[in-house]
Amino acid sequence: MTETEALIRLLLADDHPVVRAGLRAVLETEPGLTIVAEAATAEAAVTRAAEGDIDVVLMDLQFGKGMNGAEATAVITARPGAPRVLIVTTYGTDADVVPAIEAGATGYLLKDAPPEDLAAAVRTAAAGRSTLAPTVADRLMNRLRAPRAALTRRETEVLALVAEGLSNQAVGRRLHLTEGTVKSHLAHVYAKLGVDSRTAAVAAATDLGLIRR
Amino acid sequence: MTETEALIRLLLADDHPVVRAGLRAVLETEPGLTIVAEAATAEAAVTRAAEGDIDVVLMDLQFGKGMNGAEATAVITARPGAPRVLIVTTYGTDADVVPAIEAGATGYLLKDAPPEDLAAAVRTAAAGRSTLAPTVADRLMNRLRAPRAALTRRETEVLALVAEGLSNQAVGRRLHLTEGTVKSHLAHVYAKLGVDSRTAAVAAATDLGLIRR
DNA sequence: CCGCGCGTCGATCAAAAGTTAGAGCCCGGC
DNA sequence: GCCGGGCTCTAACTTTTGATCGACGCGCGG
Repeated sequence: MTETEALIRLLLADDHPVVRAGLRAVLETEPGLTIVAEAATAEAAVTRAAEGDIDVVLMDLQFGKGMNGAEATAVITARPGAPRVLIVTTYGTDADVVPAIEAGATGYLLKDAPPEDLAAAVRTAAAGRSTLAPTVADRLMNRLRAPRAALTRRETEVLALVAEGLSNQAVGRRLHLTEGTVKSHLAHVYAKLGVDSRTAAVAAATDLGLIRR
Repeated sequence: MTETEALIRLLLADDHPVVRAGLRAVLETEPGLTIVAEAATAEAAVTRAAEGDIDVVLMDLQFGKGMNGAEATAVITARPGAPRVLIVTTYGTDADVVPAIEAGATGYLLKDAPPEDLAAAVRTAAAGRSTLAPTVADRLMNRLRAPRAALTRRETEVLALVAEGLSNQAVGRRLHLTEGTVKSHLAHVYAKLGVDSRTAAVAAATDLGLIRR
């Protein structure tokens, strides 16, 4: 009772009941941690986190419906005195990690982390320091070494349609562009990605997380 | 004590500690169910399931390393007096469901299922009857209605390389074929998938789970 | 034994994609 | 107010891809 160390109060945000139960089982036996609430949607997590009695939010990135975890993280961390947000998700792909961290997440763990790592990460997050799963850290390092071949909005739009199998002409119709313009955008994409065909561009962009699926 | 209903003995096979803890938390409070073992790898699940004291195996499909859940299911269900295998996984894509069922799984649930559905599915599986998550069932129905455009081994090989962005010539070199033969295979693929370009074929085949990533 | 699916190869022709080299417009930052 | 980046468009040219043939050997099952 004379401890200066306060209890770390947690909010679990995940749409899977099983995962929430698992996190609860793993974390509530830890000394110094207490789970004060659960949320099954990102929206619920946002409103609950605003009540001010939470120190760390464990946030999934994928929710079945509505807002995603990164968006929720951005909203939560925007207000003063906000809790720390620790991302706990299944996959650590390039495309997921960066937006989450930009949104203000304090750490990023994969769900296959052993329980002790999880608890340690929660304590680290509560103290305001960062934790990154090793595989995620690797990915980030690679990202920094080989700086993102940023595509412009238009280039991404064009490439996304190409990835669905549309021809240049079809892409042009869809975006109200001439076939020539589509070719022009694609030529820039090829140069940026270091490839020389649409299919190779789709493969490269998918690997880099620049487009989905 | 005069109950004729026996206890249903469970084995949890999942490489995520959190998920195992969650399943345990959800299921061990259920009357008539008891969890006798956990396995963090598919191999471990196979050996543990062979010991004969298990009624139902809850099996994940993706394991970080080694054998996957479908292969493990095939091995487990191959022996006489084998336990039932209930697939409990995150995603229910076309590509996952069919192999798992062919491997002898009794049911297929998604991890976002509510706890009561999970327990019900375990009891159903123990009784030897099947359970399919609604979204999974939908997929299977679609599959049956639009019968799989099965690609031959060679066609799949060619298409996989095309998906990585290789040209026909490059594919030919890689597989020791002439460019003409590659074109011939691709022409067949296009006909089967109902498309008319390599990029569209890659998109369609990815959707159907005929090729990876 | 014969047919059929598969895998292989070839050739031609037409269409799509990719290359190159421009040029004009709009907007935001210096 | 000028400059540059992003976006749009044009045009001619080359390469790749796809369509459509036809052909051969091989293995497997009726």
